[in-house]
Amino acid sequence: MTDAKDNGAGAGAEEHKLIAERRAKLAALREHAVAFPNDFRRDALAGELHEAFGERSGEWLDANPTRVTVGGRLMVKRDMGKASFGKLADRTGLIQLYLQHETLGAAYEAFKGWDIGDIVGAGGVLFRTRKGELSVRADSLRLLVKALRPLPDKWHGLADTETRYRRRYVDLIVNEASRNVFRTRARIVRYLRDFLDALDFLEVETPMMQPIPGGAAARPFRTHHNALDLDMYLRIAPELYLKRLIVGGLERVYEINRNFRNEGLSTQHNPEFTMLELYLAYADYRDLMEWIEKATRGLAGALHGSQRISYQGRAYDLGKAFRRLTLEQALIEHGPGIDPLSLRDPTYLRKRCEQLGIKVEHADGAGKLQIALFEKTAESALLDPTFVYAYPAEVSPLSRPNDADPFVADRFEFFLAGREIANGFSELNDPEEQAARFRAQVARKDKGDEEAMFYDADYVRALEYGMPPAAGLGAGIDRLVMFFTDSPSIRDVILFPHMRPEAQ
RNA sequence: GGGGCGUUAGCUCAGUCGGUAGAGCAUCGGACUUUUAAUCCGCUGGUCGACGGUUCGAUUCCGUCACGCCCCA
Repeated sequence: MTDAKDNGAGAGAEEHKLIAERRAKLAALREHAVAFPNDFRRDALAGELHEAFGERSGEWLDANPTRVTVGGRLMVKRDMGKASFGKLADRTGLIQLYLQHETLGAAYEAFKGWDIGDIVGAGGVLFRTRKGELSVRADSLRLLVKALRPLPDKWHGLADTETRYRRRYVDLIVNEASRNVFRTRARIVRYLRDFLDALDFLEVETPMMQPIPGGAAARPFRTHHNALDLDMYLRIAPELYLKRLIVGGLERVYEINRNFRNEGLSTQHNPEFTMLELYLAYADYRDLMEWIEKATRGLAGALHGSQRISYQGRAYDLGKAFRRLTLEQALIEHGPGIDPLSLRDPTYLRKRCEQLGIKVEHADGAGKLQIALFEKTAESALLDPTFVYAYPAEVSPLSRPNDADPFVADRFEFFLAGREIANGFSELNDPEEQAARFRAQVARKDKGDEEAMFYDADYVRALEYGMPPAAGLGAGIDRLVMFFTDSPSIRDVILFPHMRPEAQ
């Protein structure tokens, strides 16, 4: 963004004409009034008025005079000489004002100089216009805030994605669709909290700053605590803390909060993102799959009143049973020509990865190679809701190994619209096995794997006190919101997505 | 990190096979007392993302950079 595009008052820069005009109006206002008053109060909201009086006829409104005081941002302004229409936007919607010189006098003449974007308060009686719109016939009028910057085009709104993300406040002012995305986001989070609270889960908060980042394979952000002179990390997952709480006997806990991963940005990745993590004792990964299926359907019903959802032009029916298949089945299904009998042969898998142009490390075992293949060939094809289970134990250092087949862990991931939405597993609660797995992770880290885990001695110590058999789940809230709001990019569902700073 | 695309008025967008640019809305001035993207008349408004190169001349062609979007890693 250049100064020209910024249309603003850079230090010493010539101010844009549109802003200069408005600033002059503000200066004039300051000379005879408090320019930014805060003694105005509303007694009605636009949405409430339409709700309460939307069905009333003009005759009824005239026979039952209802006086209201409304306030909001002026979004529409139509002057016709001695009368004007304006529309105020508050958090519930728009309400029209009818303003006449005859009733308002000098205040009306002042109004003609106000601008779209200004914040206005008005009082008057409800009536219905000739064309039938519920309106307030204003008998009092105040300018509450003079807006110095003009709003985008009233018809086309603000379309430029960069500006929408960088100046979310403008996006929210002019784009109702954007406001609705964030309302839906709040409803989704509320639904999940209610769902879990009803199951006697306890909502908790665990450290976002951690001396040992754990619970996931990812590169962390570093920071420093001055008083303790301690290097710390922004958490990549709350998992190890939440499981300490399972050790502590809380038995059912969840946390909805931010994780931070020092990785690239994309339509599906923001460096900080919101996860729901939950853990419950005396349950296994299959219970979690049930939970996800139920919660996903419940969300669809609560948000859309239907199990049929359209996402980016494709129809999804969440009412049908979610598909379940093993990771190896998925590899076979989406890997034409793959040899089903060699799926655990590292040499074979490595060759196949190389054929597909997947970069692999010499240290990678069959499990890691399977995952690489899966992500390349299968993941994006898993459109309808699908559970892929029996993940390789090699890539699941916190999961319980399967009793019958120790090559795999009792772990699954949930896919929807070709994206990983959730990851869950039966928890590894054998402290000696966990210690060994941490040691293996440290060995990988020493060989340069920046995503390998640290050894967390206190977590092992916690397990040594005994953690009940348990299952745990992490679900990406942002991606869930993308799906239910038909948003193509994660940036559309995060109020302030991270971007490079604007150029000077 | 690689590839593709984009960046023109406050906003949404045209356009220039190289001769310093237009529209709609907004702004500004005028008319208009029930509008619905109000209407009508008139006028403003641009370092065509930045820097460099080629050229008599670059917003246009070439290169570098910045920011964004998409795809890939």
